[in-house]
Amino acid sequence: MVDGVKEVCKKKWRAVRCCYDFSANFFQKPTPVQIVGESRARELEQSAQSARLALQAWWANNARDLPWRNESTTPWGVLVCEVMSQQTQMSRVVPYWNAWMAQWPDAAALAQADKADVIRAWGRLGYPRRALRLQECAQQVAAQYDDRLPSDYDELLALPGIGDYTASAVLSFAFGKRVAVIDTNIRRVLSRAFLGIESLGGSCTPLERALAWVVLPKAAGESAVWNQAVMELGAIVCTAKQPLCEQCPLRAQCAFVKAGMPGLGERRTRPRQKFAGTDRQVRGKIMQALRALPTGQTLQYKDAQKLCDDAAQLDRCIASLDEDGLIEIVNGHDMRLPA
DNA sequence: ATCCCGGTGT
DNA sequence: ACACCCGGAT
Repeated sequence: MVDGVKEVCKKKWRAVRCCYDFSANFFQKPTPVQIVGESRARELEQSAQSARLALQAWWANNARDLPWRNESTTPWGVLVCEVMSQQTQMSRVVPYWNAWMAQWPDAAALAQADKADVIRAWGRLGYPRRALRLQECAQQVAAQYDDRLPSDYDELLALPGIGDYTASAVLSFAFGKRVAVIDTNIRRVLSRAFLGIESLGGSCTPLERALAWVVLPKAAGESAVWNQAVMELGAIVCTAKQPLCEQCPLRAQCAFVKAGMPGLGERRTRPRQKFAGTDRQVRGKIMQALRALPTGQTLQYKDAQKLCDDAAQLDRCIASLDEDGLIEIVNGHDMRLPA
């Protein structure tokens, strides 16, 4: 089996393992209702129904006015937005998304773009590998799907840079399918509102995933608004440390409030790497210097040395950027953005 | 479990 | 300083 196929199979296996809804019959995994428990599931569905009404009204009045929340946004535009939003605040994404979609309105356009232009347009959004994967994704969509983003979970998941969250978000927001979108915000809100406990972070637990499916509105059209609204509530009101419960449309029924908010803000935060002095910082400096250069011009190694005191670290970072395809090595040790 | 990035809020 | 941000790949 060639590596490419192996990768897709691994991703697919992870996908079905995560989505009990899809795999329950074949793999005999427990359904969300079974995980939550039959009677508990009925209670949650009832509770979710009243929450949905309150949330819809809140959403209508409080949703942020973001450019991709527009009838004319294509599925591809939704995907670009979701990829840019991975680990990046929405407010910072807005100008980048506007410029990006103006320059490359569809997958076919991005597929043909110069790598250097793609990296430059990604600017300071962070995690520049996301930009390369988005272009690889565009190339596959253009070549394999006639420039139309597939509306199938497994096919989306097989594309570069698309994981469970992004695949689900595209299905829900772009195609209106009934899919539970699960990110840190939604996990926090649902866990608080319906279970009365904090979502502790780390990887998504089976219970959290089951909960998201159980409280998801049955009607597909309502499920998309639900996903958006729960996420928005988590971003604006039901924040991690200082939730604005006075403004919350769910405060009357919130299990977390009823329980006295035990362990508010407690979060076994996934051990994130520090930034100062790490390879990440050095890589960022190198990319920043390269983006500032005119197209095709090289960054001299001696100039790169000014960016990092540790010679071994500098070499390591240059090598890793080369491995990632973010830079090209010229004349042995000088650098430039890839063609 | 670890790495990747940069801006913002506290 | 520190956690957080609509995660993904390894």
